[in-house]
Amino acid sequence: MAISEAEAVVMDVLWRKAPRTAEEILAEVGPAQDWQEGTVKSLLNRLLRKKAVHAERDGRRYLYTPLLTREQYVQQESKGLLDRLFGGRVAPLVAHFSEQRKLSKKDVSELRKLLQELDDEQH
Amino acid sequence: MAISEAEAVVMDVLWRKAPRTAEEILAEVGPAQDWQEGTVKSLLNRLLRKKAVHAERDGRRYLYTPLLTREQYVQQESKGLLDRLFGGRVAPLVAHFSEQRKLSKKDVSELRKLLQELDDEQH
DNA sequence: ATGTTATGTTTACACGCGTAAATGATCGCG
DNA sequence: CGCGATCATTTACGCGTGTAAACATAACAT
Repeated sequence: MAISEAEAVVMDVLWRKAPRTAEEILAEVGPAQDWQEGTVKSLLNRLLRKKAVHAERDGRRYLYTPLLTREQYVQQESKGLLDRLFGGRVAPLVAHFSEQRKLSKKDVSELRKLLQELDDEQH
Repeated sequence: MAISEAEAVVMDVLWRKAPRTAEEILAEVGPAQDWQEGTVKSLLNRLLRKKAVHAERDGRRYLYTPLLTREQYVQQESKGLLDRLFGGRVAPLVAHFSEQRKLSKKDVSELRKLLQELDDEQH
């Protein structure tokens, strides 16, 4: 089952640093998200059920660690979008952003470098 | 309110050709999706409520036309993903697919061409 | 004018999500 | 040992979604 958006926010905290307690997660995410403690606990439990995080008892509390990696998550999400909207091909996606003037100078130079590197690898 | 995935399937049919009747939509989408007539009708009604399509009476039936354009939809969806996962920047997204070996030869050559064109425009 | 057919509209229902209150378990202190 | 504090688990609730059955309505044929 898929990770929801709110759940992903919690994962994000764990991806930055793990393991963490529920309290730490709340501290990091509460202000921005304006969530109560119960909300974070629920999200953690759903993530446990989905096997996206692991909980290890540490005295009276639990330490949460991500099982699903950020790579895996990003992979799923972006492949889904790519397939649904761009026939699974990357170039049309970039073209889309290009038309939308969403390519910064930095993007362009990085893309250039990336293509260069692919060239080099290509022996 | 956002267009859901099932709703987007209906939109897709209309983007390919419009206006269309509910029956035509069902004919096009039913086999692949294995949907009943009622399902398509419901989706159309929700799209109406969301002002994503317009319905015009034509005798005993309605002709449905998209109001939301494919461009707009693609725009929303892909910007969302870009912001959530790649800090709103395109290059990291492409880098991601590159690492994942998801760049076909065709992608690479098209990207090269794209960058070339951007260069040319650049006066 | 009426029944049958073709359409559209309403209602339904289970499930996931966002959010949180209520409840339960556990630890430390007195 | 019993109480309060601290966590975690369970339960709840409204909302959107996916799916569809039930119901209403309008058009056509007889």
